[in-house]
Amino acid sequence: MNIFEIYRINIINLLKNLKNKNILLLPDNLNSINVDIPPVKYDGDISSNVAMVLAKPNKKTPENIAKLIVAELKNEKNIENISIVKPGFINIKFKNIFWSDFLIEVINNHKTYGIDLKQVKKNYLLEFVSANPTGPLHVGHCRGAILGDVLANLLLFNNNKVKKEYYVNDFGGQISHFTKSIFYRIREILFKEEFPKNDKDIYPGDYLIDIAKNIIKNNKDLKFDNYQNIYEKLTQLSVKESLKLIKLNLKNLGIEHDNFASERDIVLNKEVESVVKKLEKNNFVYIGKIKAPKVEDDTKWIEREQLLFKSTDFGDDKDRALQKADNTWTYFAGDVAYHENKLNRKFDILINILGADHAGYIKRITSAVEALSGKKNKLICKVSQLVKLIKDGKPFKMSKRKGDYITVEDLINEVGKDATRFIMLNRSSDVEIDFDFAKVKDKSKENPLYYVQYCYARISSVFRNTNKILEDDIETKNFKHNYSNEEIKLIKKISEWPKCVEVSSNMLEPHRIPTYLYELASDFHSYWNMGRNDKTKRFIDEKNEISLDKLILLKSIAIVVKSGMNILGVETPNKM
RNA sequence: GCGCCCUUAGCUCAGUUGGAUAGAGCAACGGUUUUCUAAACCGUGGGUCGGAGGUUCGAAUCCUUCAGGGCGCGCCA
Repeated sequence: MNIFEIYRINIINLLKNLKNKNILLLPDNLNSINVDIPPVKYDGDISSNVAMVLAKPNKKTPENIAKLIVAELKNEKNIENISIVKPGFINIKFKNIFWSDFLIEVINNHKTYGIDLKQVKKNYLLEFVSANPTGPLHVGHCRGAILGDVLANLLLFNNNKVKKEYYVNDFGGQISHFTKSIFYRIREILFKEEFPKNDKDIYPGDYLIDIAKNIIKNNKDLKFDNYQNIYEKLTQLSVKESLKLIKLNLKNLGIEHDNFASERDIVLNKEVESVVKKLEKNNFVYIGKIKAPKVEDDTKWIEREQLLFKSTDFGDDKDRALQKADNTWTYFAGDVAYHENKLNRKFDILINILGADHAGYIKRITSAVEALSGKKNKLICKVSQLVKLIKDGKPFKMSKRKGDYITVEDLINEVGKDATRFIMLNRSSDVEIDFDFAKVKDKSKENPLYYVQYCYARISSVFRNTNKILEDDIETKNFKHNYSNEEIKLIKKISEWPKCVEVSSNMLEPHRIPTYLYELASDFHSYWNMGRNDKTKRFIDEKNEISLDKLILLKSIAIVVKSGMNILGVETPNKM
C-alpha cells in the first residue's frame, strides 16, 4: 500500500497507452519518472516530474506533456484536484474519502504495511562486529554492531533472507599475544609470579584476570607449566572465554548473530591454500615486490619477493601481500579464503559492516570477491564513522593502556539499550556523531527516543482510558470516513512510511527510519495538543467514548510506530 | 604523498536514483496545564548549502579544481 508507487505505476500505464496511440514517445528507461511529496505550499498530496522527463524525447514543452496527462487523469475517482505548476510539475490532491479508505487498508494489512513489495527478494549474508576475541566490546564497536543488526531487521522486514555472521579472528599474532597474556595471568594467580605488565605485546586489562580464573576453575586437570605444550588448548579456552563476554555484550545491546565463523578453522582446513590456487589458476597472483608504505620509516622496510594478489587489476592502489616472511598467511589471505567460503554458500549479496578505521581495507577485499566471483557489487561494504564520546560536556578520549575506556557494559548500565540504539541510528552512518552521555540520558523531548516512545504511550493511554486494547483487531464496519484537515495531515504522514522503508532498504541507510518516526511523532504531538483548545480534536469525548474514525487513526499511527521501532530494535512502552 | 568520509541557520544535523521559494531540533526571545500523559505544544527571528568553474530545462545532490576537518596507509588484525 505505497500510494506513491501505485500512482507511479498508474502514470506509467497511462503513458504506455498514449504511446500505443502514437501520441507520445517514451524513453527506454522510465526510472527517472517519479511520484513524490510536493512542497507544502503547493496544496497537493502527490506530485510527479513525468512531464519534464518526457519533454525532450517528444520535443514538446513540459506544460504540453503535462496537459496530455492531466486530461487522462482528471476523471479518476480519487482525485479532487489536479494542477500543473511552473516548469511542468503535476500536483494531485486527493478527495478525503481516498485518505479514509487508505487507513482501512493500513488497518486490514497491519502486519505487512510498509513492506516494499516490488523489491526483488534476496538472500543476504551480513557480516558485522567481528571484533578481535581478545576481550569485551567497547563503545567503538557499538555503532557498527547496531547498524548491522538494524540492516538485518530491515532486510528481513522486506521478506529477504538474512544470515547474521561474526568472523572470529582467532588466529595470528594478536591472538598469540592474548593467549600469552592469559598464561602470565594464570601463572600470577597459581604461582604468584609477577605479571609482565610493561611488555608492549601483553594485554593489560583487568578482565584478563577473570578470564584466567575461569579457565583455572573449569580446567582443574590442566597443567600450566609449559607454554608450548599448552598453547593450542589455552588459545581455544581464552578465545572461548572472550567470546562469552562479547556475546553477553551483544545480547545486552539486543543483538544475536546466527553464526560465528572461525578464522582458525578456515586456516586449518587449508581453505587459504585452495583459494590461492584458484586465484593462481585465474592469473590473479604473482611473486613480486611491494614498496614501503608512505607513513612507515622507509629504512625499516625490507623489500623482498613475496606472493601478491593483483588487486590493482580492480582499482586498488597496490597489490596486496598474501604471505608473510615466515611463510604464514597474512590476515588478508585468510579473509580472502573466508570470503570464498561465503561465496560457496550461495548468497545473492554479501554485506560487510566496517569501522571507519578499516575503510582502507574495502578496496582490496571487494577486489578479491570480484576476482573470485567474477561479479561486481557482490560484496557491499558499509562503513560506520566514528563516535565521539562526550562526558561532562568534554570529549572523552579512550585509552586502552591506561584502562581508561568505556565498555559496552558501562554504556548499557548508564544509558540503556534503547537510548544507545536510537541515538547511534539517528544519523547517517557516513558522518561522525557526538554521543553525549548527558543528552542520551535526558528524559525530555531533547531525546528523540523518548519523543517517539511518548507518542506510542499517549496512544496506549487513550485505549486504556476507553477500556480498549491497542493490540486487538478493529471492526471497521461503522466507519464514518469523517476526517478534519489536521487529521488528514497525519494520515498523509502515515502514507509516507512505505517510502521511508523503500529508500532505507535500497540505500542500506536505516537512519531514515528514526528521522521519519520523529516527524510522525511530532505531527501526532502537535495534533494532541490541539485538543486543549478544541474539544472536537480530543480523542476521548465527554461520555468517555472514542469515535471509530479516531480509533482507526490512532491505531494506524501505533501500527507504524511499532513497526518502525521493531526494525530499530527498540521498545514501545505502553506507559511512561 | 595517496585513498575514503565530511563541510547545509549561532550549535547538532535531515534532505533516494538531479526537481519547485532548502527543512528539523537545540540555543535565544515570548506564550500554553480546572481539560485524553507538559517526557508535550504554539509563535518570532535566523541561510552565498565551504570557495571557484562546468554539465542542463533544472544542481545542496553529478563532474573538475581549490580550501578546511576526520579516518586510514603494514610482511597488524
